Amino acid sequence: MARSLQKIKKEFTQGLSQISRFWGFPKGMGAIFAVLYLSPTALSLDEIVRETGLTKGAVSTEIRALARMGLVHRSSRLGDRKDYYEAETDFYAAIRSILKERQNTEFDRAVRSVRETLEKLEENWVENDEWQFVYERVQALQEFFDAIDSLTRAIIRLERLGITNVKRILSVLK
Amino acid sequence: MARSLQKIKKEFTQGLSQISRFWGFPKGMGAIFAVLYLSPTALSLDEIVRETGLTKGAVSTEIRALARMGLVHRSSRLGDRKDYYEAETDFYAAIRSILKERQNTEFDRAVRSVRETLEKLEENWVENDEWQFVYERVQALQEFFDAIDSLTRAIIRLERLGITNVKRILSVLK
DNA sequence: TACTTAGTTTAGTAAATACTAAACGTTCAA
DNA sequence: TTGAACGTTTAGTATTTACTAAACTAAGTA
Repeated sequence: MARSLQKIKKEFTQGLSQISRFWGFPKGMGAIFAVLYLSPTALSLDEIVRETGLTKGAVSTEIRALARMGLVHRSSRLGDRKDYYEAETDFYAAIRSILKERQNTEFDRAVRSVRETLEKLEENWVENDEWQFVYERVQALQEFFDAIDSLTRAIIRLERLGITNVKRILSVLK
Repeated sequence: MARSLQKIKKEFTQGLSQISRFWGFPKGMGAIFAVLYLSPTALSLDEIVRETGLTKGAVSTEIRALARMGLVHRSSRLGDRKDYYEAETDFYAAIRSILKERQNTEFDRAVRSVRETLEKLEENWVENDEWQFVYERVQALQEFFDAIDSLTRAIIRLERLGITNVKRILSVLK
């Protein structure tokens, strides 16, 4: 007899939860996304609560994070106070918006601190070997971060990342 | 009067700790790397303990993880039982080995679970709209993961990623 | 107006993770 | 063969993070 769709869905959801955790997001987030991703219709918050087994509070906060990252979209219907959510299906678009979101957070702050180190070294310059050595190392790291930064910016700038662009990158890397 | 190098180093170390945490690694890891990265000479475990303020146990386990990722290198000297560690300075090489390392861990397992979902759907095929819908969605995700996978594999295959290749990618993305 | 139904916030708990302290196993040296 | 110097492992603690339960706010309805 055919394995029930319900069961397969559940297994898929668990897989996405794992992936979510792997990327440093709560596993509940992965579960919420999975449920929405496999649903042909947009779901209300309570429906998501039912499907995932999480509480309203958790779903409420985590779905907001998902929306901020552009992985789900919220919509409302006329004459219905409920909000409805559906999954973004264009993953390339999602990557771009995740990058965008991350760009302006802790990461940027931390990277800036490396640049500040470099500036401090310049301002308080002392002519000796160790100072020179440290300066060169910090500078090299700075250059690396700058490269990563221009890469992410370039990706964000694209209207679509898409499989086509991935293929183009692949051909260059050959 | 010039700000002391010691203090600048400490600030830099804190910055890297933050970055480390951002990428989902323990902040101690970032600190250890920072200390090694700013040291002109290879350091022993106890020296790292002294510089970071962590305990021997923590440094021991975390530096092993760093070595596995190719971010630090361990070496030993003749007639000296201590191990010495130094930072990898080629970040592109480091990225490659981090990708390599990650490739064979939880992530791969999780991604495989998506493929398994797809197979289960095929094996137990039932002709109805929802089944069809779910199948298409899971398939789309699978294709996306495959694209990401070939990207990382391509990067791993390169002898050097380097700034040159980054620039080539950038030019394609224009 | 009070009552429902929705989503959010908050205070507290559970679970996961990073870390410490100390015991342990090895290796070398006296 | 005992002891010291290293690095590792382990058991327990502290910190962080994810989540629950329940109070709360807002908006529509009777």
